Amino acid sequence: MLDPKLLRNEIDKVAAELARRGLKFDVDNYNALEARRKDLQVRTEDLQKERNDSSRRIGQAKARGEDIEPLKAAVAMMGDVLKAGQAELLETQGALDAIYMGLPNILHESVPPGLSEDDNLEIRRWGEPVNLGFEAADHVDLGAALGQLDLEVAAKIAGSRFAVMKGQVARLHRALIQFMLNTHVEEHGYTEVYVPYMVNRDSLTGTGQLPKFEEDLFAVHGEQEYFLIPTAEVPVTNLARGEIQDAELLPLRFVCHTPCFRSEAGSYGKDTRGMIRQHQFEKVELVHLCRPEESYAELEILTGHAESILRRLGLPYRVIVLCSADTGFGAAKTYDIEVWMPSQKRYREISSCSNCEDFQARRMQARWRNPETGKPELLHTLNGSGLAAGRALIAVMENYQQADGSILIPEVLRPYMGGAERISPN
RNA sequence: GGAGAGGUGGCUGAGUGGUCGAAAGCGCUCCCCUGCUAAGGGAGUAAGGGUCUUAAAGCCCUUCGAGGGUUCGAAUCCCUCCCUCUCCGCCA
Repeated sequence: MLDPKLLRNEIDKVAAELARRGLKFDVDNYNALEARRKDLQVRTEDLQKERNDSSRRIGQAKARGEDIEPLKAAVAMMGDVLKAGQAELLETQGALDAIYMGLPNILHESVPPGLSEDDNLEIRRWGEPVNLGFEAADHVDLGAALGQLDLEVAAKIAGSRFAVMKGQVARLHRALIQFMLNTHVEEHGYTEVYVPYMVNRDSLTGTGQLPKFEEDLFAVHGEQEYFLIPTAEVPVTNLARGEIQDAELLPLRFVCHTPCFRSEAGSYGKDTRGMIRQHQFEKVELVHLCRPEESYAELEILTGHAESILRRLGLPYRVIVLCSADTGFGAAKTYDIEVWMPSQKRYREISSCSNCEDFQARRMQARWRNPETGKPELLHTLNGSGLAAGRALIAVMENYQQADGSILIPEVLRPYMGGAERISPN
């Protein structure tokens, strides 16, 4: 959520910022609503004061043993007027809130302008795409030949966009997750957390998935309403919802492995083959909570931590900065890390690292106490994949495939694979 | 699943339908006194929002788990929901 004060005071500036995202903001409509809000709120609060004063006088009169009936009669009619005003204010405030909740974050000045993902800018590359010496198979064929990846049986059990892994491939997937968690905890100093995989509406509103993107989520309908998490960013960032952090504890850095569930509504026909885009996938997520002045330094650090996983795995990648059109709803700036996929002969997203500044923090009132002012102030929140495990798995399979259809296991994963060096057909 | 007890400020914990945003204690901040492995005294110390302002201060509204209701007036009474704890049952 953007700061309502910013909209009130500098609406034209905000509209110009939103235009960078290709959004046309109806300034006149907003100004009219806001004028109405102000008028109603001032009048309603005046009435409330009047009522409070009268009630207090009634109490005092009663204490003195006076007849309070005439006083009561005088205030009686006020109730209805007040109630009507409150209802009107609530309605107007609701309309304004709908606007506030629907507006994306303001982009950082360094975000390049653009109209589509084609305008994203490459920042750096690491590693050289390996020359296999033969035509690269994709992970679907590799997995099928190994007899350890079965998408058909997954479709039978659940439907499309699910996978069943077996044997060494299943273990490699698990090894990747363990490797990532251990690296972030032991070498990058993260605090590991375990969190619920189903969350309530408030949490999803806090991180920005709701109310606007409900169709992307899987809802669980029982006595209580739950949603399956689309990313660990939701439960982990919401750890701070409604809390005030001690300044000396910042920055907070959490790492968390969870499954992620996404409906992928609107991506019909996109990445239908294989494990690139699944309804259910595993991810190791990094979340930073920090002081506002350090959040862009934290974004570089977080992105670096995600990159280091790919380096250790020996997987070629590049880092891009998303352009104005491609930057997500809650983010002020996002780096995507893309890993080389030999079968597609191009880089594919494997991590997305964002600084949301105070956008999520304002929605969820996630704050820290600034020792200089003594007051609670909004935190900045960041999140990034470190990394998506399913995509990391297929990147390893494809980049480490051998002419005989076996897959070499990257050195750093071997301790997690019982010392095995290679995955061969069953 | 059954029975019961609770949810109050950073923490502990009082609270009678009427100056209660709320006693007291702890913690924290500042000041004073004193002087050495301490102690004593005083003051201050919740959050959100609005209004005015360059800003601050001030003034006002709201908030005692959440949402409704009764009332001139609700932390206090009523309803619904959520959560925590204890006992029983079941269970990974």
